[in-house]
Amino acid sequence: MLTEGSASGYEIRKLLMERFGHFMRVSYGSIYPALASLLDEGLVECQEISQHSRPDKKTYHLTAAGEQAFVASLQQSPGRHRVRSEFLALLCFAHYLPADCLRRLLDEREQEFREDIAEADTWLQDDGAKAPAGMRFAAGFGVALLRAACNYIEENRQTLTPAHAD
Amino acid sequence: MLTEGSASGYEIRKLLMERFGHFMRVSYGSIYPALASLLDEGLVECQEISQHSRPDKKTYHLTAAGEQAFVASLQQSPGRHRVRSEFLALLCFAHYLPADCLRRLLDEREQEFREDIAEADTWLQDDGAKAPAGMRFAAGFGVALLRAACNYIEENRQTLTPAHAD
DNA sequence: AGGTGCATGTAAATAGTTACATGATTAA
DNA sequence: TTAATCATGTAACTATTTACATGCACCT
Repeated sequence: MLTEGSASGYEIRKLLMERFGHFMRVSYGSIYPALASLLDEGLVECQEISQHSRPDKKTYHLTAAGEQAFVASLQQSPGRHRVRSEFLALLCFAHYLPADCLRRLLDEREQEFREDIAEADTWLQDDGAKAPAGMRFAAGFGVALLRAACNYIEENRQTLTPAHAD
Repeated sequence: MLTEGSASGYEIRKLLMERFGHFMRVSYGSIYPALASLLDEGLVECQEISQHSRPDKKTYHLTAAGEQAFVASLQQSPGRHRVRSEFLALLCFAHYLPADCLRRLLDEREQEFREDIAEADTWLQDDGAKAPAGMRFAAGFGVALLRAACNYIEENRQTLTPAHAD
């Protein structure tokens, strides 16, 4: 997050959840300790800003060494992509679930997917225009998968809840 | 895994990786301790089978209480579906990566996806025919997303590596 | 009056992996 | 002969979340 400018721990989380939320999540419990250790290693520097009636805001920015380390770590990363889905695990045992429970599960998931699509589409049209190509690619990738998921659910849900009463 | 019959820790992992591998992973380091605690709670029972020139094989099966607990936990699960992708994170910073590195990243991922598709398709045609509808649904869901991912990569890779030399 | 956003951080708990330890059998 | 498969398990480590602790400002 710091490659695009300086930010506080709080802002880092906000940015990360907004842009990368659908494929990457972090909590404050990992951000603050991470910033502290990056500071120790000299990969970031910190400016404290006093604020009226709030805790001091600590704005972090990358050092030259920090940016180098970041680029190096990018190249080393295996770039894994993994899905962890209790949703699909649950569906594997659909025959153990009552029909209404199953229907709710599918509806909730589809709705969530559609919300994520809407959010990503909004970003692509607004901020996305100025963002690097890679960011648009990643957002578009997410949207493509989410759409495929929604289509699949709509086209195949009758195989799970066949001939249900209206 | 035990809902379909008894199995050893080793077999449980094998089954799980084969059928659920694309959305759920486990290592022996979590299976064996889990089986031990399920045994303590009376949710599974165990039969030891002596084997020539191998460690004894311990075959576990669900008790009635175990099956009840399983069904109850299914209904309580929020059924989350989450993606964790270093691949997409990396692509967000594509402008920091040399072109060949980027191309390799995309190729590797696409190839992996295609292998997963082939594997799931094979399962759907062979064992899938006899499996419960939910299992087929989950496998089909995985395939649909993987296909969408491959299509997206093919259709959009030129936005990341434009006009590259052959 | 109550919820959300801003803002920092720690401690405990939970989850999960990796490496180790052991070793025979079987297929390429 | 090399690797994979079968087979169990523990210990150390890494990662990550959740809950706690604190508290003002702003909007409805």
